[in-house]
Amino acid sequence: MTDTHPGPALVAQTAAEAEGIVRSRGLRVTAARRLVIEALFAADAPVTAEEIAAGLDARLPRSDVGSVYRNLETLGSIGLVRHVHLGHGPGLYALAATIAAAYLTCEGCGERRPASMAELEPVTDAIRERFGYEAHLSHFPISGLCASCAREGGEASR
Amino acid sequence: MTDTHPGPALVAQTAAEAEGIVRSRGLRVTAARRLVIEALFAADAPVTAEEIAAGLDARLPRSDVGSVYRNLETLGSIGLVRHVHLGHGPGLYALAATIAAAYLTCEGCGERRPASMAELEPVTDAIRERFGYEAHLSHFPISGLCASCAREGGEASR
DNA sequence: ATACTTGCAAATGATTTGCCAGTGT
DNA sequence: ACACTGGCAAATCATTTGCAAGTAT
Repeated sequence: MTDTHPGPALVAQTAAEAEGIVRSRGLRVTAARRLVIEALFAADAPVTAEEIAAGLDARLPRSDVGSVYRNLETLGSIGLVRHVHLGHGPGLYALAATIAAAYLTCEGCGERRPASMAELEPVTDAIRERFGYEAHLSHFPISGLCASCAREGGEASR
Repeated sequence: MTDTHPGPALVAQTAAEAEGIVRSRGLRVTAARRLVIEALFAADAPVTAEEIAAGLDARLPRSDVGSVYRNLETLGSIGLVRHVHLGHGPGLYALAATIAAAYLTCEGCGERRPASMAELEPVTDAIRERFGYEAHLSHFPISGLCASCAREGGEASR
């Protein structure tokens, strides 16, 4: 699982930098692994393992999802990658350096709004005060209704 | 899916009451269905479909998980049951009347702490103010570290 | 040369679905 | 009677794993 890993999240800014980190851990930079890393750098939002695998086929004919999962897991174990579960579908993967601190998902329109740690402060503060929990809102979504869908819902139920 | 359903959650307080609601919807009260309902009333926390099925075997020899899933889905469609995903494992089901408004799960000790809507108010208020979202924290957990695990973690990383 | 990796296939876990016999109402 | 349900098996979806061949270092 790419879940929790030791050490802090790594902030690689380029694929080359990420590859250096991979090598520095004694891991190898193979064609398949490089392409997974590049796919993650190319994505501007979390993606599924299947999506990454689909993109690979063009440049690496014999690749398979199993290896993609294995690579995501490996990259996760060294803190380069994280994954989230934003709904009932498959898990979504992204670089630890670019993934949001949390995602708000709208049950109405499906909007997926990333939130920074700074923006979340009032929320995590409220949770800390009320429950004594140090909340990590990064793995599961903050689900609900966005402003406009909440408005519609309010009208509809009147 | 037992996800979202029309109408408000139903607040059946007894199995007999729940059965009445089932009948009032034109649905039938069969042995298998009754046992699922009773299992949910007997549980004091959300349970998996497998757990319910396992409990059934004693009183209904030929039951199977498939039917349990179908019943949970049916009962969910009329607002009697809801389910949550509190981690990477299977979904957990409970009566809409007794399920918590949210669950805080500790990544350290695994504690699963239910929270009422009233307790959550400062949290949902903060989310509304900051993001304009009407948060429904009931389907996914508020994951993090409970007070004591946060303390330990803090010491360890010093 | 050696250990890490891959492709491929089969296994697993969770949940869904097709079918037809069975049974509440 | 008639439509809703149940049991059973097979299908699906996401993810993991065993294994032998391939390859980065």
